[in-house]
Amino acid sequence: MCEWSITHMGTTNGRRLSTADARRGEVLATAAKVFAARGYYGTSTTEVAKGAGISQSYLYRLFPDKQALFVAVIEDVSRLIRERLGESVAKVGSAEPVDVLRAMGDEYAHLIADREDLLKVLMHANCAASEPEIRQAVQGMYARLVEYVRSASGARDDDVQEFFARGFLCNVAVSIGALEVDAPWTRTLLAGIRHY
Amino acid sequence: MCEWSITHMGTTNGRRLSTADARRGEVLATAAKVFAARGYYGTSTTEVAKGAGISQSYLYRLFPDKQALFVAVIEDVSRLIRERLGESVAKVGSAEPVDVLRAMGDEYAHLIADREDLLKVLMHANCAASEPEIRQAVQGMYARLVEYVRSASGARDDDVQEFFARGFLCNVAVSIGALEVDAPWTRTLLAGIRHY
DNA sequence: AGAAAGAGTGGTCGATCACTCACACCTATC
DNA sequence: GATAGGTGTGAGTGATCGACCACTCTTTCT
Repeated sequence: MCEWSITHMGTTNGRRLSTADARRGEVLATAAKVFAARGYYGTSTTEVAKGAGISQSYLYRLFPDKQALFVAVIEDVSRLIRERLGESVAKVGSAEPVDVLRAMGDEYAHLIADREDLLKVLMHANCAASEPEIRQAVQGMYARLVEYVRSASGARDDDVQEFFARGFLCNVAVSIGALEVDAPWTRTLLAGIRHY
Repeated sequence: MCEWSITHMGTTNGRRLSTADARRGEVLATAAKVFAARGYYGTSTTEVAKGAGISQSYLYRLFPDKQALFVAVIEDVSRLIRERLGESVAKVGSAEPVDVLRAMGDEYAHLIADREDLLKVLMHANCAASEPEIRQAVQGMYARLVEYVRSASGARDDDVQEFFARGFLCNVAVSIGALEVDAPWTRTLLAGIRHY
């Protein structure tokens, strides 16, 4: 896989060049925010390029096509979520599975509070899974995520399952804007759910 | 609202005319299947028209625009799901909330087994909620659905919440094709989940 | 200094998009 | 049997889509 790390940055003239790998990293970060709004099908490559501050034609030099770009965004988001969950596990005092899961859930709640785009990308990724390559990326992402949660927490199957069910509930609630609605049905769906 | 009921059907010549209301009903039924594949953004009005066996221009006589068509599909799917849940409630023997919820869950599992398109439309509707009119339709749909489940079962808030969390888990699992994958992560996510 | 390689863009391609309009056909009513 | 209104379509509209190509400019290598 690629590194996306900044290895070099020229700066002699007013124009500023960066390596393609570094550019890819920047593009992925902004592409997640752009794709978050209207997803794989509803977002044009021109919008992504504009969001990243590069030309649309250069986007096609960094990524072979739109689908590969979206898959790279999925994997970037997936990696970022696993990193954040990992940090919360490192901080939690108890090694009790239920406590670890609670810490992870709390960290996820914080994460989606200031990075709403991440969970929206996940939602759109689920929907774009009718495209074979994207489905494969999405399945791989959930495979890694489930295995990570299971091994990091040591929790039983049904606790891990409930963890994800709760997560999906949060994802749906946020993406349909339920947090901004105060009504009986939102109070029911969000009862006891941490959100910041 | 409209009736979508067949009120008249001319048949004198080889060509067969129907009323616009009846046509709308047929179109909605097939449109759900077409939208299920690639959602609101990824599905063209030409595809919907072709699926319904009418011209694309006539689709625009039946519905003012693409967004109104998609909203109508959402409401049609929503109504259909509530009807099916209602039938299962009528059949269940016990009036115990937990038993009613279990019957509803079982009925939903059967429903999505032979109408996969329904839950995929729901998934896509969640994602298309960045469009204000669609978000309003989606929120209204969940409002009715939650209130219906609550009143029909008489269950407590957290049981209703778990019912929907489980439902969302099923929706995600089906739409990413997890049922076709036999692996530890799918066994964990689907443990104890009824699917036919 | 000069060549090779990489970063980055403007312009454009054919295809497809949502949407419109003029018009043909059918059928009920007077 | 004319007429009015609903059913339905073919042929388009301008705009935008993903993708490609020729090209410039910068940096590095020799």
